[in-house]
Amino acid sequence: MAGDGEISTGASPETQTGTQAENAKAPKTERGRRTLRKLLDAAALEFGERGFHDASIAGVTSRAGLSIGTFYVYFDSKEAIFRALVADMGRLTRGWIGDRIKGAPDRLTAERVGVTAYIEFVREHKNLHRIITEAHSVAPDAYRAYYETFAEAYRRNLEEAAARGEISDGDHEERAWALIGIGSFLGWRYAIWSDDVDIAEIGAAAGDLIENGLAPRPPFAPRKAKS
Amino acid sequence: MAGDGEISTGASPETQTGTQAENAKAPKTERGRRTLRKLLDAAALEFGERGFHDASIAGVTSRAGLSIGTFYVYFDSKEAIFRALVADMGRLTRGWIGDRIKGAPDRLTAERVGVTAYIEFVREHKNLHRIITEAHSVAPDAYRAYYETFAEAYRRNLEEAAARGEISDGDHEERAWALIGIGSFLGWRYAIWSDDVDIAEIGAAAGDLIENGLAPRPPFAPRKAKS
DNA sequence: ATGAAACATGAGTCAATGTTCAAGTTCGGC
DNA sequence: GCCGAACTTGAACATTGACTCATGTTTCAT
Repeated sequence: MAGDGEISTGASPETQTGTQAENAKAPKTERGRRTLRKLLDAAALEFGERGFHDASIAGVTSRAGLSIGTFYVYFDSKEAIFRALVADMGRLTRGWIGDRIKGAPDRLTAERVGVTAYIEFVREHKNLHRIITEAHSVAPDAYRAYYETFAEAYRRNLEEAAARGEISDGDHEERAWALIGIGSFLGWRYAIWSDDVDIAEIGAAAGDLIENGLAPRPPFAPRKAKS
Repeated sequence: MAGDGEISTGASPETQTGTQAENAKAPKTERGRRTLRKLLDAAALEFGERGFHDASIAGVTSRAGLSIGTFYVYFDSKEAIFRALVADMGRLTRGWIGDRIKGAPDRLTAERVGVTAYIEFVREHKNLHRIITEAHSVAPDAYRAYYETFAEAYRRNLEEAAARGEISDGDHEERAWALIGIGSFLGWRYAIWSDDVDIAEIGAAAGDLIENGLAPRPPFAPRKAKS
């Protein structure tokens, strides 16, 4: 799980509150921008704690210290803010992981660091992972966009790494999805359902699986080609 | 993705409609059992097509050719039937995959076959995969139970395989979750979002990743220990 | 045959909440 | 300091759909 590096997904400078296009009603003043941010932050809490279905607009606005009416100045519907939230969180996730793997000397290291960073991220943003997962059924297109952005960057990175000989050849798109799947499920298991297992251990085990697979290790042959 | 073999999960002979405990109101006559099955089948369609939120009890009962009142003879709530459905589908999935990997000579083969079988399964039961995923937020405990049953069997199989020297040593529980994650995400990507990629290809690529990881292949050294 | 338990019915109840709107308040450029 | 645009308000509306219940029908053990 380490899709990035310098992902910017073809998008222009992302504002603090997100790209204009995703919510029809962009604020025009500083005050408006602050309000929008308050709504998104409140929504992250509300949706994260209660889930899309049980969450209410009233819950969001009261957390934000605003009135219900204000909500509809910024978003067309409950679903709209949910979508915006997913996109907002995509930026957050990419930023976090990108930062941590920036210094990795090669892809295999990046993968090790990446899984660890991802679990760590989920532990510190449990709600985020919950929300993204829920987007699966609430806003499938937003969910897809979230992971496709990820997968695409991942694929590119794998391809480049393969070209440099750091990893073996293969179908990199598929590998990207498989690796994302690993991260996502380990996130649930070891960050949300229980978070007492040592992160480094998880990272090491996952990193090893990603690097070497399950095949028995020839006790004699060296594991790497060059070095 | 190939958790089973002869999974029976410590449970006693499972009836066609499921273990008694999971829905408080077990039918006592043959007629009742048929009705219950009709409801579950109808619910699979309704929830699968419309999602938990948009699905309605009326939708379920009308698909089943029954009245709303009947529904509440068998289930206490919308959520209750959803849970029952998840459990019901767990049995189905385990059966399917177990059947396909039964003949595998060793674990690595089982893994290859397993991923392929899983994608195939999802392609033929798209609704099922959707429902399970939605259970993530609608009935987290049922969701967990579903995957924990899976992971537990998986872990056991991996451990036994390691003891036989078919795979390398390592943390098998974690590996189990990682492998499940691979299957789940590949299922979404290559069975639901698009299902035109050749299954054998996916299975081969995933199998290779699972077997050998990403590490570059020494062009000289043999890949397997014994043979 | 028969009665009681199991099963089936579906119009009506009811609470929840997403959304609207007409009226007020604040802000920022001139 | 002024004025229009931007923003805020929250009571009221409208819809929706889960769930109840009093009544009717079928089944089956005796």
